[in-house]
Amino acid sequence: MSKQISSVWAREPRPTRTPGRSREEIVRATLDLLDTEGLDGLSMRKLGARLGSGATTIYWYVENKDELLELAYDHVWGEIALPVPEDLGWRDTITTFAHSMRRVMLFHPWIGSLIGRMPALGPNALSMSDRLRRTFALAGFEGLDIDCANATLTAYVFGTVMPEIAWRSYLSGEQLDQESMRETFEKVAKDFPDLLERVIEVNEKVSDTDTLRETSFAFGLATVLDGLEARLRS
Amino acid sequence: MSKQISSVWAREPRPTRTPGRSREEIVRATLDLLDTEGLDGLSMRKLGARLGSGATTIYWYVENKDELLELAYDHVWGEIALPVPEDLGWRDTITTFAHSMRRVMLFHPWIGSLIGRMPALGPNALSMSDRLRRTFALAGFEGLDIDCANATLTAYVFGTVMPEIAWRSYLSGEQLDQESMRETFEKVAKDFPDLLERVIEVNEKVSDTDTLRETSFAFGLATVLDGLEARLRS
DNA sequence: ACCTGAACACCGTTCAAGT
DNA sequence: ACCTGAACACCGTTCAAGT
Repeated sequence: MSKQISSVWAREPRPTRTPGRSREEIVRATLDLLDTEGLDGLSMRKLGARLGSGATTIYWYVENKDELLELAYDHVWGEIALPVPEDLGWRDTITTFAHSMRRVMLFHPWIGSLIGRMPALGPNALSMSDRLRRTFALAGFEGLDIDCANATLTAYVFGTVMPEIAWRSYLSGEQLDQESMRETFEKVAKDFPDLLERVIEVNEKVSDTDTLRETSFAFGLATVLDGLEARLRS
Repeated sequence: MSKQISSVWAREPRPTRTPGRSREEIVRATLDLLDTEGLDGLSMRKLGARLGSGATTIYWYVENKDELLELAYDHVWGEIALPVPEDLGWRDTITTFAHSMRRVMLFHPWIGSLIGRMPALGPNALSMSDRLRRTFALAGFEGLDIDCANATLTAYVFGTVMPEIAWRSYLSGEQLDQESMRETFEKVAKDFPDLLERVIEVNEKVSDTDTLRETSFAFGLATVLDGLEARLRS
């Protein structure tokens, strides 16, 4: 009877007699709605409509909207590929993992609004954590350092992808031509000539922004991995 | 007449004749409300009430709620201390900066929900970027590497602090005793014994969680800095 | 130039009532 | 056991009207 953390993962789900709706069905519809219309596009009423039921039906399967988001959130972590570290070696395993994580996050941009809001306690998130820990243990980290290495890596990926998501959603809103973007940058950054020059250069001379972003991601990833190796040696 | 990015920073603000309200007053009230009641606690009506005016008055000073958030967002970046790199040397400058950034973010936890949602285009954010770039240039980075180094560092701080924010808000919700937290962890992580053991150990044997988190932050920061130095040498 | 209130089209959630 | 609709207390935003 003690008080629990309020999370879907801390409750027993309703004993499912498999009659009408199911949690999986609801989560699937939630993900659909999130992927197509974004976080603001998800409402209990719309979700109900998509399920061919009243909005309030959902409350039978889930305590509230936040629990629904927890479910969807964890589902995303399940999509990330994490190779078996024993085969590939830790550095390649982590590299593959990090790129996969980035790709999955960019595919579900609404995740960006959840990372700072709810801890990842679901089975997929934990299993990801578990395998990452195994990978770092295999690399030679011990005790708390395993968790620190883990935290550092995930932090890098989170922190890189989140602003990337923000930028993408911003730019995709209206269709912007080069001209008007340049205008905006010039107004906004007029006091920072170095910054302005770089931004304009990158935006106009670089044809493939996506590749640039991936290169930048790889740079940072290599940085983090080198740093981790340095910690292993000391 | 071309289309602009829709951002407060891309518009000319209304010519202020300094009569009634002012943008600064409104932003101050917004920050108050955000700091005390969080992102969900901010509504145009409440804000209006706090300003002693109708909710719709705010729309004279600001196009919409998102612009208000952009204003508040940028204000936070202005609170971060960034030492002059020429005095301290780049490594100490960045270390001081990173810790200050973390502290400021933890003080305004609602920032966690904005980083994945709107790019930082305000003057404070840009000035921060500008000084960080200067610091990394001083360290010896050149060309695009300056921006990559910058992005890597900021990513690490963002990515560390955001889950930290999520955890704090989660745990502070209800007052949880050790007992019930342990119960929750055991239920949630029953399939991951290693993880579970570590979490319980940290939560029960470590008296000062804050210090642990800072230690972990410092570990990752040193990792990133070592990695950056490795890139400088090659 | 600045402020207002009413109105519109939404929200999440509760709850008594239905089957 | 599952589902419903009405109702409550909110939202952001528009707009005609006021000073």
